[in-house]
Amino acid sequence: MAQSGSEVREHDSRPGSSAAASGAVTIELTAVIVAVTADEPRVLAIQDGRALPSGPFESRHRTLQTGMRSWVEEQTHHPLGYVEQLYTFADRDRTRDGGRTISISYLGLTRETRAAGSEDAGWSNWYRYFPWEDWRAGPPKLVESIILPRLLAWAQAGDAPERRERRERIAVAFDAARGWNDEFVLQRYELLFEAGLVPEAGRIRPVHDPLAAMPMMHDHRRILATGIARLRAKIKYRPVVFELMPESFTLLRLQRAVEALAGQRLHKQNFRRLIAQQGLVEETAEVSKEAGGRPAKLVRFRREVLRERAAAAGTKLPLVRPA
Amino acid sequence: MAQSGSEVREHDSRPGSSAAASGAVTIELTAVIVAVTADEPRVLAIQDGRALPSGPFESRHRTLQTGMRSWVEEQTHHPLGYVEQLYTFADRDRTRDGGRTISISYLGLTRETRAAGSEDAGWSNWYRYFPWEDWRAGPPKLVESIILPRLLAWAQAGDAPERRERRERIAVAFDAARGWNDEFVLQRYELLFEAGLVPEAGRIRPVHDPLAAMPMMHDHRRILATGIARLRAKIKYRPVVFELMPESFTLLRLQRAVEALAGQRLHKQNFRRLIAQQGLVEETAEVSKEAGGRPAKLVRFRREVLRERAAAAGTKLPLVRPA
DNA sequence: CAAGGAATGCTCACCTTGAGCATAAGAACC
DNA sequence: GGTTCTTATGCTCAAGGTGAGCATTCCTTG
Repeated sequence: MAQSGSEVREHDSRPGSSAAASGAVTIELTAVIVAVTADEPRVLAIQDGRALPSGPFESRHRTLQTGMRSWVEEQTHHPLGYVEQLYTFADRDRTRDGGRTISISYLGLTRETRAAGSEDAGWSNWYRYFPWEDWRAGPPKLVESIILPRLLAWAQAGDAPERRERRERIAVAFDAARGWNDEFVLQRYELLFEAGLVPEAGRIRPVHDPLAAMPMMHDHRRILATGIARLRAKIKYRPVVFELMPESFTLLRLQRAVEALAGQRLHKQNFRRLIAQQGLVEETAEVSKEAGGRPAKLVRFRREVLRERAAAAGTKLPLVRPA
Repeated sequence: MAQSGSEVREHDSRPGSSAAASGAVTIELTAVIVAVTADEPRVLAIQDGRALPSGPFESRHRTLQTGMRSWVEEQTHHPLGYVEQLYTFADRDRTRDGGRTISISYLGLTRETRAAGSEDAGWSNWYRYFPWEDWRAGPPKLVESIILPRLLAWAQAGDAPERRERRERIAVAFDAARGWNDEFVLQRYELLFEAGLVPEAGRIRPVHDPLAAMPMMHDHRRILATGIARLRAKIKYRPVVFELMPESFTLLRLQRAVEALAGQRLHKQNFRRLIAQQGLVEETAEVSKEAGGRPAKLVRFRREVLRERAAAAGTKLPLVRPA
């Protein structure tokens, strides 16, 4: 049957949801807007952090992307830069006027500005929503002490083959012994959802959330998980972090930004070597002395690489050379 | 402004299209179904190859994916296996009942069966639609003799900065000297579209197509290009080719299948080494003698790798080891 | 039996990566 | 003014991965 790679489970099949009503379809545009501030990954949210900026796709919108941009700017007064489409899904839990809602989600990268955020729009650390995703200070105790026991208990229910399958999924997603894969954000959230460990699943009340994580309305936390996963994958092969950095910065700041997104610590010297050999940055004349210690050179992103590397890109396939 | 990475240009902004009417939105599900037969990449199409299987998302469909599956099976009588979502876009050229059409596209991988294709459904070599994408027998003459001259002529129009930008895009997409990137399928098609070199752009009639390539209805060729690009990218880091192979096969068949998709020749010994060291296949007891020459061992895909490699995956980031 | 057409084995140079050791340069502390 | 702390930077080295070929082995066909 449906196997969506090992990447993304079918987004619109959810256990325990009511049958969809027939009727018109509403298109909803939802945005995951990311910034990195003070070495922390931040996401733009509204309603006290309980929802992502979103709104219906309307006839006044020229394109999907402009529609999404206009909603974000309307709701948060924050300008956007880099944007890419994330995923589209039908949420069976959400119906509107007797019809269905289809969500088209976008990922946007920007820099946090203090300016004019409307009253209920604000930035929050994305690890508030996904505390188990932050491994920068080592394995979160949460995983070992709460998540794994609860998930394994959940896996017990059901018949033998189902148990085996659940245990396998749990191990892949959460077992540190098998290696933590920073990109499996969505799979982890889905497991917790299926196991009823997040309030969104409707089986526990927010105040009793055993994970002490912040939930979101509708399926917004799932969308956010998708965005984080995409971004974590992308920083590995595209120079997108720079969209999140100020004009000039030190290599340590850059490293901290990547670490914030990846949720993992990086090897300093090797990180620098990587940046250097790819020619991603160039020095400015200045140095930074904000942190105690030897002053660091301030560098800036070499925008030319966007062109240079356009064609390059590693192939991974053993091609034959034209000679 | 909008920079969708260097990956995908904003799909729904097209020059020369009429303003969208206001009204209801129609959701269209479109499928790019791929198989490899006789070492050629094939795509499932209807209407004599002029359209991809597609149909509206209706209330009877439980999910987007099941809706897409049901349309494909209805229109082609072909069962599907692996499926993943491709991209969603609003085609401003297509309006319906005064409303707008949003296309949600899917990529599916399967094996070609002779069985019960309905009359107008059939498989065709995807290089009929994109002859310039097949570099297996070396650089297609088409590129050097027709595409580049025409594109460069098109680039001449416009002011200096625009000319520079167009030339840059042309070089990245088509200039063999800068290295052919097999994944830029969409960028190449978009360039040809913007330059008015494909019938879909509405500036030439199919019979005068200078590229002698087969066009498709609506924006289906664009969707197909997106699918090819995605698949070419994916075979490099996920064992998805096996979805296209029969139960058992020889390593050469496997290589030919990858070559068919990538549109490039591979180095035989190194390809085998790659497959071997990743433990992707296991031997069967039999050998194949179809081709003259030393009989090749028949191998089969080791499904276990889907689990084993789930967590693995190269990181690309210089992590620090937990020690 | 010779020639042709794969299938396989193996080599080798070069690059990339993972892990550290060693220094250099300021700031803060005494 | 020296000592200690904190970063920033340079460099090394081993292990593993990649690009290109050369050399053999096996069957089929003429």
